[in-house]
Amino acid sequence: MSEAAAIEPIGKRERTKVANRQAILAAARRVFAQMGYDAASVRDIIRGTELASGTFYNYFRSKEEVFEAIADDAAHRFKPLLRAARERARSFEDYLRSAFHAYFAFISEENKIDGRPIDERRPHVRSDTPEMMAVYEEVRQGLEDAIARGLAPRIDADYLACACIGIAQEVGAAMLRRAPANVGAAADFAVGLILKGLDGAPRRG
Amino acid sequence: MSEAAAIEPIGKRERTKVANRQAILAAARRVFAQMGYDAASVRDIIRGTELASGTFYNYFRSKEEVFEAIADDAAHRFKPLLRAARERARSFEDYLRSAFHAYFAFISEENKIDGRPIDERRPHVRSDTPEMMAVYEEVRQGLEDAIARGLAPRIDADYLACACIGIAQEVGAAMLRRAPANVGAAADFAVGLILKGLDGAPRRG
Amino acid sequence: MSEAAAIEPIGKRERTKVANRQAILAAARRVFAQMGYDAASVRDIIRGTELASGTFYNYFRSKEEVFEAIADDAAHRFKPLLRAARERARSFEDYLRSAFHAYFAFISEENKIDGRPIDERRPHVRSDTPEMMAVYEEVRQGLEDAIARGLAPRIDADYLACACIGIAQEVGAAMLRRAPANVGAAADFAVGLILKGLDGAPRRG
Amino acid sequence: MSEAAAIEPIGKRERTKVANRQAILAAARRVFAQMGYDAASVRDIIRGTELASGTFYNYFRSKEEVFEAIADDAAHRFKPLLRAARERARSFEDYLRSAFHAYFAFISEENKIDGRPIDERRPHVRSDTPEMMAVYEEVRQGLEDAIARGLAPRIDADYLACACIGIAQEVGAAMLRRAPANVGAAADFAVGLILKGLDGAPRRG
DNA sequence: CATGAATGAGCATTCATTCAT
DNA sequence: CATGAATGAATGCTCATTCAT
Repeated sequence: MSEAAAIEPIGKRERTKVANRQAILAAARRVFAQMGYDAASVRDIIRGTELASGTFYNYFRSKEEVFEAIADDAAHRFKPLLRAARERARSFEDYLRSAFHAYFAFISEENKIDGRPIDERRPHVRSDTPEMMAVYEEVRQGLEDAIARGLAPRIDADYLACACIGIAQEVGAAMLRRAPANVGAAADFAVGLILKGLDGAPRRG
Repeated sequence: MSEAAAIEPIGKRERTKVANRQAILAAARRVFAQMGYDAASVRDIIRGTELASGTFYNYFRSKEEVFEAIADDAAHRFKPLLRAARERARSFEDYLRSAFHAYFAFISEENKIDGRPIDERRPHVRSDTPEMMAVYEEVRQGLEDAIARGLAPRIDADYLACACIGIAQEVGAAMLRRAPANVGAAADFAVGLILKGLDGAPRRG
Repeated sequence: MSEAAAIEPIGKRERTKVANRQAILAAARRVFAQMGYDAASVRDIIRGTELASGTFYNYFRSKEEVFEAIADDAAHRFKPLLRAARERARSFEDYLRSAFHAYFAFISEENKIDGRPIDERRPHVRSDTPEMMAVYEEVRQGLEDAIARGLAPRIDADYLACACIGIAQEVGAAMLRRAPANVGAAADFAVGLILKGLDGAPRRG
Repeated sequence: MSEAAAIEPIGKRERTKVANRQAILAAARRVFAQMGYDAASVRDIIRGTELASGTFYNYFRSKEEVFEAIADDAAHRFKPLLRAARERARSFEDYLRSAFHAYFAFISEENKIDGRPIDERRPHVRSDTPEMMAVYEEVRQGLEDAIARGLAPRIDADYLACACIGIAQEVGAAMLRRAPANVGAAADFAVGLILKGLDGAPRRG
């Protein structure tokens, strides 16, 4: 009995509670990805589960709240990767590469439903995701550090961080469009461009 | 009658078909800018005109269609600028600079209501605008030209075009956030980064 | 044409607008009477018409607003009767009798749907109707006048007005329960009771 | 075990069946008084206890049923007072006075939450309470007795009973609005009015 | 063509009630 | 019995769209 308790410490109620929450989150992720946050309705989300409409409200108070939960979750999973990349980095270039690599790997992972990439052909809408904001803050921070330590020229850190986000976003999307996604190549491209411009970007062929 | 026509056409111009269309487009632009495409409803748009709700459907079949009309219009106004920039360009760098300058000037102009910049603090959502797509095509085309003519290294033109869009979009948004918008500086930053990377971007101070 | 305009000055649109408004008001009156204000839903009201759900909101913003419209309407129709009664009155007794008579006649008229009395067997719920409040104010006013002019003893005018409302309400309800309603008898009873107490009330048989 | 029972019953009294029932009834009384019967939901009631939502249904089948239980309870407590008043009465007047006094004292007591009067400003809605019905039956009965024994004139007993209820209700409400409630004065007013009309009601000042 | 009222599908949300634990 | 999550019907309300005038 104590063993059983150790094996199944959560009653079936607890289990379905967690499972339902996950089901809603998964459906919401899918729905937001497919129709965009604004177009998505709470009904679309629950329709994506096997739950009843009212059940949604046992877990979240509104569409906004699910979104935040998703965002928080993503940030919680992504931030540490970025942090680790920074700590392991031996140079600014190294750091930049790790960060882009982490980001591209992350979205590549996120953009799967049941392990298969989502078809990304619909009207291209991007909203600030938390991963995004994390990249922004990291890059900005990292760049200002690098500038302060003389490892990078004294350029406009805000504009550069913005440019990085833009590159990450658009190149990331393009990468996902090419199946299979080549995370390493995308990261190389981005880093090369940022560090040395056209001459720094990898040659074709 | 011809006299009346000469005297009245201004006073009644609000009622001509073309003027109605313009009124709807103007209202739509304003409304989309203020509440975002998704949040905006057809009702919001017609409320922004002096027309009756049904009249909207004499000109457009849906919100989507007005949006496309606006987009087409923007593209029609923007494309020639880009084309001109290309024709005047003496070098790839020159071309790039003209293109970014045109884009930043364009959005700076677009983001005004009655001549005053829109406060752009709401949740950051971007969708592919036609001027965007024009930049994409132009840059891609221009780059492939340049590569073919040996003026640029043989890099991934799709990724580069994406990166340009990303930079244009994000640096553009950042530029608008800084009032007053400095179009030249933003263009310099973007071009410097793309051509030479960090070392190419303008120094601060 | 000018004749036609005189005969049908309101277009068919106007006519249905007015008719729809009346239809909603009628349905609301019926529904409120049958299930009580709180229990009634907007949907119950529109279900009582041949209109679509959305149409309700072209006329009223909420259940509250229909209620107010009904109330205002009733007050507008009832107040003048009361006023007239007062002006015609030769004595306090005369005035009281006219007022009660007007009230009983009024509710007797109101409690008909398509000319037939409503079955009044459901859980007895009363809310302050505007007719009610009008009676209250009138009686209170009238009584204070009468006291000031020495026509009535100096008793508690608020309590008396309340008592009149209570009597009007309950005796009125009892009157409606007895089909056919005998307005004159009910008024005689109420006035007799108020003026002279048990001895003043009409004898049976 | 019997010891434990002797030691614990107070501490655990919250968990006995009868205590749960009382808890629900108490919460319901409070909630009905505060938000009115219609506005109150079963959820509001259970939220007012420490019980789980499902538990409600072990005791009552619906909101209506709790209401009836409360009403029955009130009637059970009120009826005997009325009966006693009747038995002690030396005359019809005496009886009437006792009855009104009992009623006004009763509602004055009922309209307290934790000993403090409820603010009674919300839209005035009255439903037939069981104490009300008890008054009705008593008065009607008493009156018919009195008439039969020649102590009162042969007037319409139904109308009179209705009038008494109306007076009790409205004067009672007015009394509660005047803080502190003066039960004796209200009873004097009501009885005076019923017996002798305006001349019988107590003078002011 | 312009008008604006009617329409009814759709949405967010609440709530009484059930039922597995 | 107590619990509280699940259910889905119901509600107030909005909105794109149609259509008689």
